[in-house]
Amino acid sequence: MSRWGMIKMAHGKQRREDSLSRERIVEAAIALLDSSGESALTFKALSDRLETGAGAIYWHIDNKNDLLIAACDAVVARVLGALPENRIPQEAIRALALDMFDAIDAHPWVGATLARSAGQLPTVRILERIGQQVRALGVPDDAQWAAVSALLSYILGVSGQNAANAQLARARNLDRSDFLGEMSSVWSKLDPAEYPFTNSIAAQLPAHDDRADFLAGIDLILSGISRR
Amino acid sequence: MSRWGMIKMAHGKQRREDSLSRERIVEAAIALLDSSGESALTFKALSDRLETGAGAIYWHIDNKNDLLIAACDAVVARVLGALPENRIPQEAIRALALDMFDAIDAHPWVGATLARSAGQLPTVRILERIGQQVRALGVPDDAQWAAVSALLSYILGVSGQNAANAQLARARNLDRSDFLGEMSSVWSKLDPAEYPFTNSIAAQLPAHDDRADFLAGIDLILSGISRR
DNA sequence: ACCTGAACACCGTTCAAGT
DNA sequence: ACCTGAACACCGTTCAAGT
Repeated sequence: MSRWGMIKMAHGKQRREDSLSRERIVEAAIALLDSSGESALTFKALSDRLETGAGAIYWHIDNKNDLLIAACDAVVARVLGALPENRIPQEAIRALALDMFDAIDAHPWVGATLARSAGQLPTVRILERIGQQVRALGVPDDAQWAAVSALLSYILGVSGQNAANAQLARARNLDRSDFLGEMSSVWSKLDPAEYPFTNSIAAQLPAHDDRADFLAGIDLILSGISRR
Repeated sequence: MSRWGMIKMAHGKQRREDSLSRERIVEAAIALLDSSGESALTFKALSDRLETGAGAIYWHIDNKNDLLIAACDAVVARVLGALPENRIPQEAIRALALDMFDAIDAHPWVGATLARSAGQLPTVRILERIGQQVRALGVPDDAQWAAVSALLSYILGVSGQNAANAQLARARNLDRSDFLGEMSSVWSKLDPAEYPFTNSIAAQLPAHDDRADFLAGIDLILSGISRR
């Protein structure tokens, strides 16, 4: 590996294109996370892919958590950047929420990371966007924080749960519907005296539409906001 | 795997008082997590505390994740068990939410674990309780799931964020108010052109009441539910 | 400034061997 | 049935040494 590196370094141009940078590291991390899940992000796998030593990565990032948040932030920034402007606020919030939902569906590790990165850049990006729309909605100053943080917490809560589901399903090599089928069967076998509600909705679980339910929750909160 | 064998011994002899059991392991794990945080739960620390070998623990639990969920479940079961019955449904939901909030404030690792344990026993316990109250509220069958999952996701979302905050604060050896002060100062230094909302609420951050905000979010959702 | 890669200080998990 | 503890296969992070 060191020989390869030295040869490349001898050719100035190629070396330049291949040289490490925070960006290249983050992109490699995203590729690893997307293709093989959260457990696949190790410094060994990362340095192999980047054809460098493990220690080199530490010149550009502080530690693994820093890298995970940077990767998460890159995805969130892309999603928010692609969002159209100039809508009526309610629609803008719904569109933002749905795009985040879809992004987390495509990158479960983003959901897991968001769910534990309070106050960090990726969550602040979302907070800001929601905040601007809540203002546009005409919510008075002293009620804005409650409205914004309710929406944000709800989105992050769903993110975390979906990420957990996706991870469990991956660990058992099941697709989404098989996994929900298993969960439904476990729920339906719980003691009906203790778990009457869970029992009664177990059957709906495999057929239900996560995305529609998520949006229904957003609408519930929006409806509560506009009611005041 | 002796999930069941641990209570009854074949020869009916009383088990030594200090012998291992799933319960004792879970209690030791809770003590470790509470006193020193999530990173303190290792098989070495656990076996030291239980005065046994690391491998012995595996006779009673499947793996570390199993243990973490069992510990989380023990706390959740205790909180829900202590909840008074016979209230009007809205109050019951608020009380449940607040008690969970307080429990997570006291045990941040519970929040972190809940935020990534979709469909597992601890989240199902909460789901069931909320579900019973949503039914009592008179929400029609086809709207129950949306209402329940919105409340649950919101609670778990706040849990995860609070746990993340508590963990970050612990890692930097800061108390809650110093930590929020730091976060506020970071937020207020963000580019005002890009982060106008975040900028404007940064000042409120250190003084705001997490618990009251949390409850305001619950009320927003309850209000949306009762509006339909 | 940037990179190397061996070394360090851990981890969770397994398993042959004991009681 | 239950426990021991050494061994295994990893990890993230550091750092003296190189370019």
